[in-house]
Amino acid sequence: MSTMRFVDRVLRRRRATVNDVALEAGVSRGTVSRVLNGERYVSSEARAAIDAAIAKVGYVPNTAARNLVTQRSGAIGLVVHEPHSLFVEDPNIASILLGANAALSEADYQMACLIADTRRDVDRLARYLSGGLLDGVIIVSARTSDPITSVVEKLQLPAAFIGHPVDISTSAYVAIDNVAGAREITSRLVATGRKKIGMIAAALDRDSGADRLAGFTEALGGDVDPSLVAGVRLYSYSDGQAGMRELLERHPDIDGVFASSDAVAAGALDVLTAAGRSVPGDVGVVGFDDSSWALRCDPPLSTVHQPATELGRAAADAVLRQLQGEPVEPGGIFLDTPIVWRASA
Amino acid sequence: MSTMRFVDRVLRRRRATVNDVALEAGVSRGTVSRVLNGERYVSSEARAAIDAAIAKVGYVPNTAARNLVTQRSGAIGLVVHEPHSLFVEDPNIASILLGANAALSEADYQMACLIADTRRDVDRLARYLSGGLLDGVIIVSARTSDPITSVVEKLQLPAAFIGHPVDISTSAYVAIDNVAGAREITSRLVATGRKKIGMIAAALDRDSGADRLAGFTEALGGDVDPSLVAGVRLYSYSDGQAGMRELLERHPDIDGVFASSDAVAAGALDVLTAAGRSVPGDVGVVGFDDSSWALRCDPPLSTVHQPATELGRAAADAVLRQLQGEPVEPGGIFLDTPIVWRASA
DNA sequence: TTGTATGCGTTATCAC
DNA sequence: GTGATAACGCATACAA
Repeated sequence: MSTMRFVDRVLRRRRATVNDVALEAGVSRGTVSRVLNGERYVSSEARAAIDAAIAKVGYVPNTAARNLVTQRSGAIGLVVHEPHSLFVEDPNIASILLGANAALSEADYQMACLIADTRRDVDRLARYLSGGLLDGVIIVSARTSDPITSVVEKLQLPAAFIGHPVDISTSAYVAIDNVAGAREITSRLVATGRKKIGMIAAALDRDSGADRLAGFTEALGGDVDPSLVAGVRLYSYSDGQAGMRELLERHPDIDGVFASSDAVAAGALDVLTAAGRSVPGDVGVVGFDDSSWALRCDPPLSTVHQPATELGRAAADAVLRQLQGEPVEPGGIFLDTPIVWRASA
Repeated sequence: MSTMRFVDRVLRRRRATVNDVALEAGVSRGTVSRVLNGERYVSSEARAAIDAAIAKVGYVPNTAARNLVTQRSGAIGLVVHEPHSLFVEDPNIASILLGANAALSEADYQMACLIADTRRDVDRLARYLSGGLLDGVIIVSARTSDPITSVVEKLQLPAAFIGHPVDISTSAYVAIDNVAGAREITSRLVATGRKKIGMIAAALDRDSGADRLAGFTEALGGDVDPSLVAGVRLYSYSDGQAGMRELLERHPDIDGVFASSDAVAAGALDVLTAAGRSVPGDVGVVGFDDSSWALRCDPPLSTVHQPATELGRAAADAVLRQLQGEPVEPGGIFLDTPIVWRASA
């Protein structure tokens, strides 16, 4: 503390306070505060003197102090609990971020994007969230039994989760129906006459991954040959390659593939063409997300559109509504996932 | 305010304070505070009683209040002043963010990523920055005469800019030498025997864009035919396509192209092959950034490596050093930009 | 219309 | 070791 004071006083000039302004303008702190908050009942002389004084002493309000008394900060956090690198790779996260920022920005809230990966990050972030520096929080990818989730629920911080982690009870969430999306696109693949359809199922440890597998299974009438499902860890290009190699080795005559994300599908596509299979001639491939990967593929991918931007926006709206005192929608908010049919199947 | 109190008291339970803990444990606030901050000189009985009380009343510290007295928040902002969409598209920004977050996370600071686009965003952000909620700030892409820049300089907020906006004087910055990078890669293109070399020069309104053009010009001995330079607005794929079409129309016999970013080069490449030119057979193409675009191209791009992650890390380190009381490095910090020679030239 | 007094939740400086 | 008490910078109910 004394160090900080020293720095404050000597290296930088001390920040002017309301008191300094009041002294300079020859009025009381209360009057200055009223001017600052744009209240009526201030004489024009007082206002003029105060404006001049503010400019002279270079006053700028201290939000931390204001927070303490108003109990609000004007900022809403967007928490991304993912391996750091995913933040760069996953186009969904970026779109969610954009949608949330648009909505918050319109409501004149400052969005602060917070990312956490390691245990230490998570603990620090949980501390930060509990600090009262944020009026609310949007949580992009919570895990089960996540310290972040428990802090949010314990503090009853106005929040909206994206996706539906199993252990939230009181908080709002917005999600897509992964089961339905996967079911529909798989059905369309079946409808094109494919007989031997496999799936590259990534991220089975997440609800999204597990749900997409469930949808695939449903579309195929409930029972699928397990050897037609290649489980991989991440929604990534390279895991898509690995999964496709596995499938191709087990079933050289495979003629349809549902990849649980577009990145996975892109990897599968490249492995297929490298193996001499034509797409969609020999094998039909479909993905999930409708991310930039889908259009970058050759042929462009048929896929399930994930409304990432709208998810962000809806989550932001949900938090804003809670801030207005409205109750949380029980059961969550679900967004549509239309099928986008292109050339890969 | 009264609304907030109401919400606090009724809808949610009131947050327990140090006082509540002190009452519950039968000690004074001072002692509680000492326990909280891990100081010695606390009897083990007191400590035990306090720990129990904390658990019982569900105490969680209020950072806003702590900030007020300690004058620090443990958070550092990362400001991105760009069109929102660029945040998704520009791989450099994401890498910078990752590098910065890694360094800050190691130092146990919470990074808060703040993005601004519109005038209103910028004003709100400037207000936020001046609020004392952040101990320091990394600024990814400042403009000239940017309210954000002026707030930072006025408040003498510990800061590090990435790149070197013209109107910063007291703040630290980390940058790459765009002139040198462009000069070197152009020289290598010349050395491969290309005779008619053009440039697609994006973002000439930024120092980076202008510097890359300057480097190109230097490598060509100072005078270049202006018709061999196609100026475009953004470092984007589509602007790269447009620039290449322009160049090809003016000089059908062009045999070398320096694109001022990899995304631009990717656009150029596709236009060239669509026009029946082989790369690198007929035309050699080089880019700038060494982003994921470079490897995605066919053939893979020869380019200038931009150490984006390291830029973020260096900027974070610069801010952290200032927080330790060290003075700002005059003249900035420059990072190397090695050439990565692949197959496109 | 304005000034005064009090409180927001913490940490820090003292005496004890 | 511990407990008062004074900051921190601001907003606001109330008195004037």
